[in-house]
Amino acid sequence: MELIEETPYRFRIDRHGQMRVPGVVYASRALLPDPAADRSLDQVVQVATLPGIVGASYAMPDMHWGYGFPIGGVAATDVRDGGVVSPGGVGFDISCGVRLLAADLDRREFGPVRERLMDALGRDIPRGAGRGAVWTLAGQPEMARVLREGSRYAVRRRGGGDRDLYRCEDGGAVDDADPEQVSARAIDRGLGQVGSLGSGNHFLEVQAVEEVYDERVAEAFGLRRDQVCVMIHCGSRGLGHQICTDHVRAMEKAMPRYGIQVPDRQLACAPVESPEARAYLGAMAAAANYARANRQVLGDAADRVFRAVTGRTLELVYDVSHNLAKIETHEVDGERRELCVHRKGATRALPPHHPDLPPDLREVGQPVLIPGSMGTASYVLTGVPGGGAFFSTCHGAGRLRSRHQAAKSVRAKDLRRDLERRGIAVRGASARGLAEEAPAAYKDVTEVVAAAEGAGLARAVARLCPLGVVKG
DNA sequence: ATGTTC
Repeated sequence: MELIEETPYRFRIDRHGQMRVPGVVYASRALLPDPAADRSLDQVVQVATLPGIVGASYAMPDMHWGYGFPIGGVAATDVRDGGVVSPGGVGFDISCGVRLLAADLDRREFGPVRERLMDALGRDIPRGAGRGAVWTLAGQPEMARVLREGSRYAVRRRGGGDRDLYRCEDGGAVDDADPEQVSARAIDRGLGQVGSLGSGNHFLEVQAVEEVYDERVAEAFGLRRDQVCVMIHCGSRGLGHQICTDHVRAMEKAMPRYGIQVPDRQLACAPVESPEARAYLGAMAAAANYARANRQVLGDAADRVFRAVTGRTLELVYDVSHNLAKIETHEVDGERRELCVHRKGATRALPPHHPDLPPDLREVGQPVLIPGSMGTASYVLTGVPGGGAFFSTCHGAGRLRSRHQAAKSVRAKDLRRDLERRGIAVRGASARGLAEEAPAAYKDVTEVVAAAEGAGLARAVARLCPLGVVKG
């Protein structure tokens, strides 16, 4: 496959075969996937064949292989022109995302309370596969409220304030959730998991603001140098996974009816205006609300720990998903068009003055939260005017080697010792989980962020370094 | 990512 280097941070794959649009990969040459080890560039090409796709099939600098679509993939389809929605363009962890809270605490004050704080977080933050959560829902009726009202219901029932809503994407909940499209099995799996991290690359990290690149924007976000923060990365647990499974199956069955053929069955899809697509989008929105409630409740649990141990509070900086499809209006070829924008391992990045921003962020843009791999830096970026790929950017470091490869080549004991030696406290991580998440299995998040900036997708505001990590 | 193979 031919990659044409348009700029040092933008590569193009010209239309060929069944492609309806070109492929565009925002990456440095060094970050491009190795075709021998990772077939995600082929996935960019295959996504470009989807009915109704507009612009290009995009990939972010942290791209790697995923289910159907690449992780780090962005694809928009025209709702009124036969455009489709594909569950593979969102992924199994629907509305997985990141929540950043800032403590009224300086990094110098963290040292003396480090052990007590980390022990308390280790005790109060549920994690790992299976059950155990901050909030067990009282059956299907209460679940329906979480699915419809998301973080708004979590704040009302479990604690939180106005800022928890206006500083959350979509004000804490999307309106078009349809709990009727969520199967009984999905609900059953989700009942006991609201307020739980899960496993894999999900975590809660205590961090410090190590460097500020833009004082004005950082101040508006609520961040200052040396400030202690808490970053939470998790999603919709078994509920979202089951919704994806259910609706992929339904779309596989429905595709022949719509005369849609795809080059990979993992790209199962249906026209956005079809009953199958409406059902998926309603269930997906419900999972998005569930994921926001999950992160809200975990943030509230961390706030309670901070209050108890330090007497200080946590305040929300922002909460944003990186696995979601949304119906958005964008200008394409000089025309305003209604698009279904799939972001899978890609973060929405609204520029200053975008109408969807809350008033206190209008002048500076949306906080974009980019977790690094375990033990490395994380970044806070902001959206920029004219950002390509429908206002999207990267979502993290991006996996370089499979979980299996990582577990084979890394000794958890060595990794844990290395983290502790660097002053990073570790709580609750299984040996296997630790090895699978070794930084050696990931790209360098600093290079990824540099590529995103170089490509004009976002702008760096601050770098955060880890002080302690709670992992599944 | 995931009651890590209904």
